[in-house]
This record gives sequence, C-alpha cells and structure tokens, in this order.
Amino acid sequence: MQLGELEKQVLQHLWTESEADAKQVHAVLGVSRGNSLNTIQSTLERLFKKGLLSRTKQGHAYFYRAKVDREALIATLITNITSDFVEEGEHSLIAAFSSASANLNDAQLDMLEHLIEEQRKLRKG
Amino acid sequence: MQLGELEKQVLQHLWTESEADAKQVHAVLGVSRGNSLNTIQSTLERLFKKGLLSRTKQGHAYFYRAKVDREALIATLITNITSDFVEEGEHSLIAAFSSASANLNDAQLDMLEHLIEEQRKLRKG
DNA sequence: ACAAAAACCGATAGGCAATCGGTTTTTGTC
DNA sequence: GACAAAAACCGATTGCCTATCGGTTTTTGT
Repeated sequence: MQLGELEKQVLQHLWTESEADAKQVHAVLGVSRGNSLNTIQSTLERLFKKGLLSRTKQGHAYFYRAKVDREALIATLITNITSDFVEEGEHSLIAAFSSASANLNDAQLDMLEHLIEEQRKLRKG
Repeated sequence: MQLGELEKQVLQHLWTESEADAKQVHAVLGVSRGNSLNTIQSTLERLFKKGLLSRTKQGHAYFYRAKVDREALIATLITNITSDFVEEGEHSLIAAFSSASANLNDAQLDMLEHLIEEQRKLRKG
C-alpha cells in the first residue's frame, strides 16, 4: 500500500484530532498547501477505501476517524514492504536489526532490550 | 524507494548468484516471465541507479552485483517507511520495533535479545 | 420549495515500474 | 581495418497510483 504525502499528513492529523470532517482537515492542512476542499475530500476518500479511516455521517458531512493507530500502521507497512524478502518464520525486524545493530549506541541497545521486556510482561499478564 | 515486482526478483537472484549479466538474469527470470532481454536490462539499470546494484564491465557486458545485502535493504526499507512517522532524534528501527513488537513471537523476542547481547560482547572485546 | 453545503463523478497531470523496438556503440575475428 | 554479432543506450508506451479540481447531483436545514 502506497501512501502519498498528503495522505500521510491527513493520517497524522487524525491521530491528533481523533475526528474531523473534510472541511476541518482542509482548514488545517489544505489551506496552507493551497489545496481545494475537493482535494482533501478525495484524499479522505482514498484513505477510507484503503481501510485506514472509518467515517460516519454526522449532520450533513462525513466525519472521519483513523481506523488504525500509528503503531499498527507502521507495523503493517513494514510487513507489506518487506514480506517478499523474509522467509516464513523469520521477521523483518530481526533481519534489519542484525544488519543495523552496529549503528546503535549503547543507550539504544538498552532501550531495545527494555522494550523486549515490556513486551514479555504484556504476554504473561 | 519503491521496488517493483521484477526488481525484487532480480535482487533476490543477485543475492543468490553474487554476480550476473543481463543475459544470465534474463535466462533465469526473464524467459519464464516472457520478458525481452531489454526489459531485464532496464530493470538492472534502474536498480543500479537506485544504488542497489554495482556493475563492472567484463568483456562486452556489464556484470551486476548486489551492492546491499538482504538485511541491509530490509533495514533501509523499514527506515524509509517509518521515518515519515517518527520524530526527529528517535531511531527509526527502535520506533519500528515498538510498533511491531506485538507481532513477534516468543522465539523471535528471544532471538532479538540474543542478538543484542552479541552486539554488546562485540563492544567490550 | 429553495439555497447552501457536501458528496459524487469524471478528467487531467505527474511520477514510477514494466515493457520493448530500434539505433548506436563496442568488441572479437578474419 | 572491415564486419557481424552482441550489448548498451534511447525513447516511447502502457498501466497503476497519488494529487488535484471543476462541475453536477444529492442532501439537508429552514
């Protein structure tokens, strides 16, 4: 799934605002970019079709919400983009880590280990 | 960086073969896909321009090699895709991990921790 | 019923992978 | 050095997707 620049900005916005209609998104993003309201509408529509947003009609206008949070989207994108290169049972993050570990500093290694522990705790509970 | 289907196949091939010219790649991938030799050449050229392959002239033909290994490419792809959603100063791989850690199984968590330890040992020594 | 607002439709431009035909350059051989 | 074959190079086309809007239809509140 390919995400364009405006689509990313709209997503970011909806992660912050939780809900917005085309007009509101346009006011925040579209005006500064010089976009017409229609452009924003199309983009919301496209994201909706991709399953990244949900929408409900409130009064006259659709209100959009992010259907996936930032972490879930990142995880999905990673899976999509790397799946052709990883074997069954392997995970791209591990492949990436084995390549990039030398570039991480000590604090970052600590951080990563800490995140692993957090994840383990989540599972036990 | 967007990678097309044929580009991925060519990369996979060059990770296995270490070196090949257009003709050889065509024999392995192009013939079964019904591609002309030119198509393969263009694809090699595109990958070369993207910095993913290196090439040297041997005799009459260019011989191509993968310039990045599989793990490095995966790391790059993950970094590219996450960087748009990651704050300045945050290491994208770590952000990626915190996004996707829930998708790793226990064995993969162990593996990652093990790799971290390996990296630590390298530094002490 | 009407005007305003919003959705919907369709069209265009731009970028990139894939795909090749045709032309030019290179190279080994007589 | 001339020539044929091989390979590179060039340019064009197709297809897919995002971005971008103008214009039309539908919806809605008054």
